[in-house]
Amino acid sequence: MLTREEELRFCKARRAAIELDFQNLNPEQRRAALCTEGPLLLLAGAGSGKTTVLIHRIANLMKYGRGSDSDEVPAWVQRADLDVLEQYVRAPRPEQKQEQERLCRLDPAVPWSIIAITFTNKAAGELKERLERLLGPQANDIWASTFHSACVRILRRDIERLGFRSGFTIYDSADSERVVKDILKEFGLDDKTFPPKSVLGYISRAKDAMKLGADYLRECEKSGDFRLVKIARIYAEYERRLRDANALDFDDIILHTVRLLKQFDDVRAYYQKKFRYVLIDEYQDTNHLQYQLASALAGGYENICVVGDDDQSIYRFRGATIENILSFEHQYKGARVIRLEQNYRSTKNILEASNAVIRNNQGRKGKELWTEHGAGDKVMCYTAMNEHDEAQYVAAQILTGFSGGRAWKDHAVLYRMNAQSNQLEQAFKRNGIPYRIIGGIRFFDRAEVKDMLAYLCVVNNPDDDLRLGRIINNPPRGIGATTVERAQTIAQQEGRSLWQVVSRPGDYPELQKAAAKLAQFAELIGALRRRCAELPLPDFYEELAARTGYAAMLEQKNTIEDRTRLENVHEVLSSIQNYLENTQEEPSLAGFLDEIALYTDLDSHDAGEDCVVMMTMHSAKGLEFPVVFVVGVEEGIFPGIRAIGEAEEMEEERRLCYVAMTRAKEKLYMTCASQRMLFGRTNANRPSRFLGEIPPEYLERSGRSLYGGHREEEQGGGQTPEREQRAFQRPARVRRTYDRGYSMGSPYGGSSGGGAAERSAPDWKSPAAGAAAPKAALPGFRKGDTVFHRAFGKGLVTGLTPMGGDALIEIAFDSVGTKKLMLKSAAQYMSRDEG
DNA sequence: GACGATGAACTTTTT
DNA sequence: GTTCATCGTC
Repeated sequence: MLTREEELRFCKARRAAIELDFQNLNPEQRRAALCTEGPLLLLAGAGSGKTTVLIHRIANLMKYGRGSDSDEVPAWVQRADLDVLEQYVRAPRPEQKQEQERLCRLDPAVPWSIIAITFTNKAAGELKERLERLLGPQANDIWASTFHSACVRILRRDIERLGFRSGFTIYDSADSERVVKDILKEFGLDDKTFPPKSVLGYISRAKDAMKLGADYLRECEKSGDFRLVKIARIYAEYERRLRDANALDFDDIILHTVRLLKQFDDVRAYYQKKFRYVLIDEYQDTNHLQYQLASALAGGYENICVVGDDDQSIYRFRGATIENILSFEHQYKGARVIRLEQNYRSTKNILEASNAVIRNNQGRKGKELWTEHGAGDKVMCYTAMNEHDEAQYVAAQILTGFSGGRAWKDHAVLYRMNAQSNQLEQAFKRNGIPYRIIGGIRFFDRAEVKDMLAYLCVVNNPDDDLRLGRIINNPPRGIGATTVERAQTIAQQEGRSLWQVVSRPGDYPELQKAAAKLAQFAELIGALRRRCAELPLPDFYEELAARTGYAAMLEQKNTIEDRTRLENVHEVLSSIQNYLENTQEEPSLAGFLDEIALYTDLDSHDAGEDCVVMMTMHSAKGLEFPVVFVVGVEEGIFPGIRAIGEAEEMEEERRLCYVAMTRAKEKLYMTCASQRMLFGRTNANRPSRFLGEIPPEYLERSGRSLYGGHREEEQGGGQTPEREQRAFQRPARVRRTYDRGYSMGSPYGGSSGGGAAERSAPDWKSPAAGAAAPKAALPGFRKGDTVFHRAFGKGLVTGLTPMGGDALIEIAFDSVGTKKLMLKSAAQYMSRDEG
């Protein structure tokens, strides 16, 4: 028996001994890895090594359990053990390692009691791989996966309780959109008044608030907004159709998992008992539903560790709420918070420039990254004449880098939207630079691939009306649109799935004409389903491609495009093989389809390939490159037009800017063009305000702007430091002035009297700086007014932002949704609606 | 049922 | 500017 004092000594020595295992971590990282019990918030800045921490934390859990974070001493510990351990801490000897581990272990966690959730498959894959490298094959039993795949796994087990069958299908966004379009058609609604995407947005938000169709309808009826009621009806019908098709969309996957956990005590108890440790990565990107999921899973032991960076929250648009991270300490009383602020990625100049930009945001947890790295090169800021010049500049810099000894893959080009990639692509082609675009059209989105997958989906789940409709006459087999429509109507009336009708055409006189063809088709699917059960997946796929006549159809046509298509059809086979090689579960068609459904293009990025990588800034999160180009850094593009005048959106754009900048390890270029053609329109955009937020001492400007010419180069270095000092030390003030400053048309927020800034970025579009109209002078409309617009009808003014002598008025119209209009031009069509 | 022509939309970002 | 979708015709 140890005395109390000896017990404390033992715990101290135990912790110290465990710490010796994690000498490669810095003190904060180590603290995080050793903090195993209770809620933990890990604020991990960009490049601070959070994945490393996550991995070591898991390693610690599995090796020592609670050992590093407990004052409990096992009953079997003797005085002699204490001596051994204390001696080990003073002077560790390798031959004592085993004994030390035995003494330090306290309830080591079994792999399957740990769940680590990330957002992308890529992140999950990387986590798994690094865990396996550190822990060996037992790492395979750790649940390291995305939210969606973890949920699918849970649902496959128990979804029957919610009235779905376990072989459910996953609908991607394109599928969802198709369903909504079909519903609009059936309801006789116009898809301009009810844009499917926007309707899906409402549905998604309703789901995020855990409202099912019926709940939402009731709520909308109460609101009296007839447009919302219609949307709610669409939602209800959407829900019904997916249920009939035994299908789940992306949101459903999470929603139903949460419902399952909430409604069924035994299910919840099972997982709460199973998952002793819950880790959530990128917590700043979780939405309300995911938050619910996390708390439900962690509800047993409350050993929840969330990792995130409020400054890198860039998915607000899809419901992510930064609140989750900001209020974590509030939710879990006694939560510990650890900040990782040392950056191991970037040079000082890059880091300071990024810090300066993000400092302009409010509502932050507050965090300043620092680095031991040297200053490095300044951030290069190039003003191009146009997008063509911009692309050429990027290409030229990459060529220089390449001849200077850098690999192609050391370079990444980041843009705000995919549409910007075109010019760059051409410039790369011209200059013989190998490149790869991440994002855009996915392999699995190609029509022929979707067709083949649709066949597989139907084999897996014939009630999948959507996919059945896609392939029933593809390749053509004489089942025309009229027949399909008739069958759909019958299905609707009888409350059956399309398949149930089509597979028994004899029962319905309306289908008589096509009965033979339908029967033949049904027999084909039936036969395929039987074969699927008999054959290994790859063999089955080949048989499917042959028996459906799909491959033959392409072979016959034999144009160049069709050859590529045929190749793609065959390429699906490699995906199947790839799945078979990598899956840890019993391989199955359903499993393969799950994986495809949750696959993104980002996952296909092969870091080994020596190519320049091009992608959106969003896709770049979590990645790093020695040289990064951020292109199109212009007002209206980045920040995007939708963010201008919207404080919250603007902060999100700024976070995106921060994410983009912090991808760079050694060299960061930011480019803008004084003129740019985008979507067939030429615009003169001012340089982004974000550029103005970078103190000049970190910048090196160059360019051949049509307007600024050479002056810019002088400006960069020649500016007096006072302004920067102010901007530096008093972020609050900077913020206030930039909001106002911007609306006055000053591109570089901050002192409107700072002449240098004004000169360096000419104000092409707006009236002279300082000409902002005072609010009172705005003609006649106020927030809250009901207005009548000649074209859009009745609406409610929901926002009014003064902007360079004019104002941006935001109106929620009853029939066409919310629109933003420039007041001066809109006013002539509008009147106040007094009735 | 296939093909061509014209028109319209679409430009965030992703599981 | 591009691509998709729809319509009309053969």
